[in-house]
Amino acid sequence: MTDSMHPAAERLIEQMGLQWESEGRPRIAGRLFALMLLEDRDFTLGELAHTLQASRGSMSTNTRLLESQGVIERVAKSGDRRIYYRLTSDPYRAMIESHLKRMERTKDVVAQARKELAIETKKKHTRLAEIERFHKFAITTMNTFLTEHLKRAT
Amino acid sequence: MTDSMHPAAERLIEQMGLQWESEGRPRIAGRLFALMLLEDRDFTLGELAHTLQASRGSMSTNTRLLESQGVIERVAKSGDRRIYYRLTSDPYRAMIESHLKRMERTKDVVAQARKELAIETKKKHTRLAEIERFHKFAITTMNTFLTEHLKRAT
DNA sequence: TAGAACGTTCAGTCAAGATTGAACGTAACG
DNA sequence: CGTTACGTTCAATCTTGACTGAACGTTCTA
Repeated sequence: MTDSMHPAAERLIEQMGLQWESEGRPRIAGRLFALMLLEDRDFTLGELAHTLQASRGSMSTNTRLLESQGVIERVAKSGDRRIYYRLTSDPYRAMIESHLKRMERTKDVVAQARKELAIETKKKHTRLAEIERFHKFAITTMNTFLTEHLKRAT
Repeated sequence: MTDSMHPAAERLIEQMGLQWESEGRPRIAGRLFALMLLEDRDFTLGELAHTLQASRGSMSTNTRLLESQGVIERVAKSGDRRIYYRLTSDPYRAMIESHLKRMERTKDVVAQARKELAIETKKKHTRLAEIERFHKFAITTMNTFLTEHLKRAT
């Protein structure tokens, strides 16, 4: 960002950061994501830190976060000790999948409660069954979405 | 919670709170949601505060939040100054919709950048077009999901 | 009109977690 | 070895936003 960068690019990066933040994810991770989306190439950690004006420590943490979600990956290059980072071939898929996981977790919480409340009033039981049904349907839909998305990507 | 409540119900409420928190939403809002899901009836603000062991101030804030998202609604009863709160008929729909809004916002941010970067390298432009396409597809899918969900609900 | 019960607001407090930066361990290279 | 460039870790700091509780305005009742 210190170096000349198109104002629109900078804006995208900052806005993406804010967007991620508003969704409860680290701001820097969002900026990282936007940067790598724009510049479709490999970055070293130091380069990322310099470009985004943030500490190497933070870069280390956030690249690890994005890597653990399958959004970016590390690349080694022979004759170069540095680690390179780049977007995976389908970062969106990774993001949807982590969403799926959270939804499944919620579904499980509800399912557990429903099982334990089986002896309670029929009403409560039905209520919980409805939520479960909703979650199951949502999860199925997201899976279908992923499949379709993959088809389109080719 | 002070009063006798099934342990499984308490657990559901607390876990839902944690789940919401991990998704960047207020914990109390999640607990509120779970409580109203379990007890399918109308609550006054004081009752909610007492049951969840939280301040009335917090209840006021969080009921407003949930109301703004269409998850709960206020009900007036003649001969009773108090305001009652209850889940809307389809709280899930509301939650998906607020998700949709955020996604649309992200899409717009990208679209804006793409427009302004039109003169830049073809590569960047294409990259951004891809993300936009992904978002549009996701938004469409979610809309379809909502429609299907409504059908099933009847 | 006074008093009580209610919901809202807001200044203050607190906690979570993001970010920094220095210290550290490691690998490459002379 | 000694030095340099790198990524990681972790204690300290900073920021954000949730939450509280007291003060307030309003409505109802007597």
